[in-house]
Amino acid sequence: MKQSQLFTKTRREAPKDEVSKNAQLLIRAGFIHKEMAGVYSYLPLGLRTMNKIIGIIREEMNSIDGQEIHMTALQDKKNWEATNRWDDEVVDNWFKTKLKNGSEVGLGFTHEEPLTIVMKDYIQSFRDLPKAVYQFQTKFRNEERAKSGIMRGREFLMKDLYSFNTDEESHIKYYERAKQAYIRIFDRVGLGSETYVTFASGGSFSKYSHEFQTITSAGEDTIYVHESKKIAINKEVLNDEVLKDLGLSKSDLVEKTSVEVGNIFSLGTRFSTALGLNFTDTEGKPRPVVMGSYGIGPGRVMGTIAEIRSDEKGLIWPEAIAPFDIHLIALFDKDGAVKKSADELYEKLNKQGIEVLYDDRDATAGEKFSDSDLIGIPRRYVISAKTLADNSVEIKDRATGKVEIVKASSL
RNA sequence: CGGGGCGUAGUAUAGUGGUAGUAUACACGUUUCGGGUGCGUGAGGUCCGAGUUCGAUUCUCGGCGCCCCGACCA
Repeated sequence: MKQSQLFTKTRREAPKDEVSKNAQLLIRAGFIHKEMAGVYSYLPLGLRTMNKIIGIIREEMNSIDGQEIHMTALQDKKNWEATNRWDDEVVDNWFKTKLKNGSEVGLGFTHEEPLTIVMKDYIQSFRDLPKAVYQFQTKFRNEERAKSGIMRGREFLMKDLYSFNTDEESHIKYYERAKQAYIRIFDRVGLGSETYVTFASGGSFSKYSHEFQTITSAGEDTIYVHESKKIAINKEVLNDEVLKDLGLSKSDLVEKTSVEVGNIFSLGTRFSTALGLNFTDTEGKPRPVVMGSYGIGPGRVMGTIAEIRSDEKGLIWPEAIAPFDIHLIALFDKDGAVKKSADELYEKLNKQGIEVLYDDRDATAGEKFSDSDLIGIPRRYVISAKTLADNSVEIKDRATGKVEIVKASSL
């Protein structure tokens, strides 16, 4: 991609009404656009990063036998009345609207109910189980107060996977596989070292659920971390019994502020019973399906990375999710030799399948460098009259600032 | 949902009851060419409505919107 053609450009200052670091940086760098409070559009750079995060999640969900679908945002109220989640007194962040014929519909804030209804058409026997189904879906939550940039929006993308098993035992096995997949996801997107499997409230069907909490001051949760075991306990459930369960002592725990980037939850038979998702077991008797739900917000992941992988100059993307692999910067000279050489290198890298953002703009060196720092592509290749003199390319690592000079012919 | 603050060009900011200023971004010219180069020219603005007033961007009220603190967050 030639930067001269790129839709979006950087700006020096963030809008004054944007306080969170993630939104400030992402807006300045041209990744996102704010539509209204808590509602953001993703522009080319932001969408590239988002799609890479989605790609990683998709691979890991497929690796645990997840099958991708795509459901609807519009929701039939009767499905939610069956589980007592339609009433505004019970769920206070619905977006509801009406069809022309007057019937009420909602914009989904999660998808347990509609998916359970779908599954009823395809699960009748123990032979039809287990199943795991997931989607990337826009969720709508009418938050009282949107804040923290893209980390807590009113409309946001969510990967939600739901598992369907015959019994508790097979469910637990699957749940554990999902947990391991989640750990791999956060490792791969570059949040592994700050992300803790966190014990949290389990609801009526299991003692605990697990949250994936990433340490950052931008978060809203408080957790107690056990560094060496790499686990944590959400403040909401911290008590003597929990400590005993986990074999931990309060003195080994450190209080941290964190953001919930993912969570996995055993649902038991709450939804299958309420909505009638039963199967016939080996003895010919009907039994409710045992379910679990597993969520990750790709946008929240992106916002979290923007928060903790950035410095005063801008963003610093981990390689796996950077919008481009290489930022090629040409510092043009008068006779056009640098441009010719940079054009050639750009073509060469493209042919190798490397994703390159090529700054071919007629701009000063300082401007290009500043923009490059702000956008945060991991590696910067610089070509100038200076490097041309000895047929080299200067390579600078965005994260470490380390510079090396390599022969152009070796690339 | 309780409390507080704020709406002036694309962005960031001054200022005023009487022709709205600066920076940046933008266009043109020129200059410069390894860390947002300098100069010149140009275009671009008072959230909406009502009230007070000879006159409102300024004061009052309402609306809309944004932000912060708290509560909430399945």
